[in-house]
Amino acid sequence: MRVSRLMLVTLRDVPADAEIASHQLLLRGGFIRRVGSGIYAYLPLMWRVLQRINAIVREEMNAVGALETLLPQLQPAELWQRSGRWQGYTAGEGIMFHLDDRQGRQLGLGPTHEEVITALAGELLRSYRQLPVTLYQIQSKFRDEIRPRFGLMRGREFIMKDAYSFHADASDLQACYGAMDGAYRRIFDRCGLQTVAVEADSGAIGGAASQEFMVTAEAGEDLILMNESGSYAANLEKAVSIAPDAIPLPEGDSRSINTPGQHTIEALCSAQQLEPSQVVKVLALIARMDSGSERPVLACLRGDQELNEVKLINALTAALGEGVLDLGAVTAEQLERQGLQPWPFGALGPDLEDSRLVGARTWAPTFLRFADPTALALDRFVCGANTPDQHRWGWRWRDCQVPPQAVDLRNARAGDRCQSDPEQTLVARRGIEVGHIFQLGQKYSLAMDASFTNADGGQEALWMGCYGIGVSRLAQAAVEQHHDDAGICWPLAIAPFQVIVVVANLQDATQRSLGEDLYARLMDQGVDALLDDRQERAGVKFKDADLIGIPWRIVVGRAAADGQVELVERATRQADVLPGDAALERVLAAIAAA
RNA sequence: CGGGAUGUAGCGCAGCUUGGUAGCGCACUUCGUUCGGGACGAAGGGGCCGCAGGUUCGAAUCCUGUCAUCCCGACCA
Repeated sequence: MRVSRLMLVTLRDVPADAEIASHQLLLRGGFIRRVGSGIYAYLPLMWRVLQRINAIVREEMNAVGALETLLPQLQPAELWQRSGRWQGYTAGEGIMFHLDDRQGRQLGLGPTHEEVITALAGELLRSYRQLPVTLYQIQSKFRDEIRPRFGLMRGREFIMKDAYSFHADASDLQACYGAMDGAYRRIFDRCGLQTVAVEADSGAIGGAASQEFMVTAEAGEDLILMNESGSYAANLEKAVSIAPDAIPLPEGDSRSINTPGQHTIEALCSAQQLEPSQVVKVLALIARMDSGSERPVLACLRGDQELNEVKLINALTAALGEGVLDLGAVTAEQLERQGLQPWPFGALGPDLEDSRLVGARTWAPTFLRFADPTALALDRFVCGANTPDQHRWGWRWRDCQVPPQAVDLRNARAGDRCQSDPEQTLVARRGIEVGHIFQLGQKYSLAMDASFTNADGGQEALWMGCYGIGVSRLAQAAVEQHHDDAGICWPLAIAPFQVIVVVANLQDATQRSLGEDLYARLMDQGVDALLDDRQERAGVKFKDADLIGIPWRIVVGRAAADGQVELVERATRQADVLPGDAALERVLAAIAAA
């Protein structure tokens, strides 16, 4: 390809609406253009990158026996109603774009494809003899994100590879999950990405085990915790740890203490000369469940620890057998709306009485009470007295009339000891989630009534797994991980072109013909090569070549008179002057070795 | 949705306080000189000042509304 024909439009200035390096560089290099919030056009250079990633994904998916398909993006609401997700995905905070057709039928634009694929599998897979089957597709997904961000990192339309596997039993599902884990590691490795596989919350998608693949980068939206050896890594949502030891409360009789205006742990501790770990804090929350019921929740934590909302949501789901739509702190305004008297926020105790809820308009009349084990492990502690500006010093759990249920509710933190290997401490890293694999089990097949005849002749719901890769996000994550102050340094495997031949001075016939010759020979060898044949000064071409990140550059300049060229490796900036033939050989060898 | 910010040429910005009909750099076109790290000179082209109302003799500028985009939180590949 000749650069003069490439519609290459690079920008010198950084676009004002791009925050992170990868987003800026993709815009400046002429890879993408914003069309709307979270909506991007992939320009020819970008499309080449995406196609290369897709090719690697296809090879690895095919290698584990997955079959490529293409499912509709326009999906009837009826399918989503069958799985029970239509409401949650379209109402309120729901992320599914949806519309009515001319007949008034409701349709959704696919944010994911469990419904479609499970319905199909239910029709097509009739016998255990057909199993296992894995299907995958690469296509655009649509999600009405609450906040699109950072270019391709969180778009409302983005390219995803999604795969779904169907099995006759749980152990076969586990085997497939393991194979996908391997395939994913190979995919990211081949794309030149450094990733960490982390334990993840299975969240709204549901199911048993789940693992995320994170590209480690400062710009990442996720926080992950891992130990130094890498034997443990988890998303903050899921991470567990051994909390630091609490500092015991000094000897003394239990008593009430006046704590005027001391509504926060910090204020309380500094005024009363306490350590946060000597205090039990009680958070009052209200959970709105899938069924519409509103459940008041009391969550007790040691004063130095933070609530992990995902863990609490999971505890609620387990306790009530339904999903949580929304979870938030109880506010004074909400109490007023419920027709309740004010609560002594800042001085709540674990034994806050259910009578506080009597007469509530829409809330359930009793608290769901949970406490983190680190709080329950305290022998004597300080907590609110359920009276404004009053706390209790030296209180014990046995004093609590309504004991809470023990559930892990706290965020693990950097510096905590690792639970699986207490010798090691956890460190925090930021990550970009580029892949996620789930063992769904029978959640969707039961809901969608997708069953097969098992070896015993009985009907059984299909066992399912699902496996996603954010292809367009992965491409940008690669830039985030591979760039310098001059521009992008694409890993060879996913670079839009592998080599660029820069003719320094097009007026010079010798340079021009040597450049053309090298370019033609590269093309003959099947190398994706660019020839910068623009009537520009050499400096402009060098800047652009650096910016768009072509891994190898062959500069045909003054030394062309002696048949010499300069070979530059983009990532390392290492440059060598050598004869054209030798440069060609080196590049071909490097490409072959990769 | 809550909080913050910004909308002026393809990109980056100034002008707004104190109203008088729009400017700078880059990019683009033409000519000349230059030609290995975003050249120089000369001459050009390009703007419903986000949109709609209002105030005023007169609005990019003041007022009201509205829309869009970006950043911080809940969502996720």
